[in-house]
Amino acid sequence: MRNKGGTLRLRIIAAADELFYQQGYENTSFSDIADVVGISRGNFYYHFKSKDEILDAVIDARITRFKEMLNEWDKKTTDPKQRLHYYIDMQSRNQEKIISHGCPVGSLCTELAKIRHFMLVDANKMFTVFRDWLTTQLELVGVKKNAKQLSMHLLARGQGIATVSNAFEDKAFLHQEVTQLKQWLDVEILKASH
Amino acid sequence: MRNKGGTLRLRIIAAADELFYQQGYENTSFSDIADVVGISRGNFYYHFKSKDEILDAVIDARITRFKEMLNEWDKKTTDPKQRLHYYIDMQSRNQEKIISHGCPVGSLCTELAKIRHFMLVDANKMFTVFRDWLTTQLELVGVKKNAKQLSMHLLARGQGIATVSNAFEDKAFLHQEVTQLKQWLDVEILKASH
DNA sequence: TAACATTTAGGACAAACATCCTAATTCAGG
DNA sequence: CCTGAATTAGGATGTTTGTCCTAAATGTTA
Repeated sequence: MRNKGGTLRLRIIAAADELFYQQGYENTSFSDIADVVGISRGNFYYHFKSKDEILDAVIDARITRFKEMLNEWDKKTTDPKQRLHYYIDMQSRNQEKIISHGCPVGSLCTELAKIRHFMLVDANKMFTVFRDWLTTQLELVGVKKNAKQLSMHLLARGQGIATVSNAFEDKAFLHQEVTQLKQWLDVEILKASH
Repeated sequence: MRNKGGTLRLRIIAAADELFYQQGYENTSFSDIADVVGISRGNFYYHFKSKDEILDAVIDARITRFKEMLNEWDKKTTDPKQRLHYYIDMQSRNQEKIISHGCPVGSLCTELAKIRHFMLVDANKMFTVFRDWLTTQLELVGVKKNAKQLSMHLLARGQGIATVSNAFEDKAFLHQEVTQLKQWLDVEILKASH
């Protein structure tokens, strides 16, 4: 096998990942990706049989990346409450990207739902990764009964913040909501753990 | 002027409005709209100089429709708290559409932001219509200081519910969140009005 | 009815698109 | 070095797109 043989596929996925986030899936052409990677357009069909196949690879890559990220977070602190705060703060840390392109998970799901793409069911697994991790942290922090429900709620709160911040390109609103959400969660944790 | 002359423009806008919501703006072609209206593709450019112009007309039409809708709500009851509940319940009333196509306001803004369309600043005026109305109702119900901030928060809560319900196609989650949001708002109103 | 303006249909157009095909290039193993 | 497989480049193809053009059809006015 050739030297770059194994990595070219990964480079295509990385470029597609970023372009799908920045420009949307439908709005990104093979030419766009090829230009970024620096290969010819036709060469694509040796590595991916269709555009759907690249989307599939991008979704898988994101899921893997998110799982790795959450593992890193787990190493940063053993305190589940701090972990939950770190999750919510993610929006502040990525403020520029959120303002410009929205949430990479939510905006892709929104687009796939709109064009009735069959891979929406795969895309929303990106949400599930975070939901399951949030559920675990909430249980660790003492939320017994409604941990799963509360984690879904937290996903929605994050999506709301991202969508509105993105629509208004309003950084101040983003930070305000992030702060408010952390305070609300602290109270909720207190209530739920008696 | 011909009989249908005045209404054809409106019929085109109505068809585009619905298709943009169901399939997205970029994913809707002139042919799609022409097929629904029942006119020839080329005939478009007599009524609209470009696709951007149709988008502009659709956004204006939606803003007008939303304002009319809010006026109807104002007539339904004079109780601002009931009006706020009626706003939140809108998601339940439109459950099928939300599950299938998301929020017509949020999903369009998300798409326009993604393709860096210059009319995003016009599209988010749809949000502003609701925000201003919410601010008025909140002030009427006794929220003095943070009425505008709270109305922005309500927009975001709605967007979060729509985005996640749409991504998971989860009707139960939608209703659960709607109920929870109304309860939370009642408490918030109590707190804010001393 | 005649002359004029408005409205419509239908095709022409170039650009962009996903996909396919083929020939050239590069590699590993003998 | 030779050979066959893996990899790549670049063009061909057919479709769809937004936009434009022109002539026909329809309405209005005199």
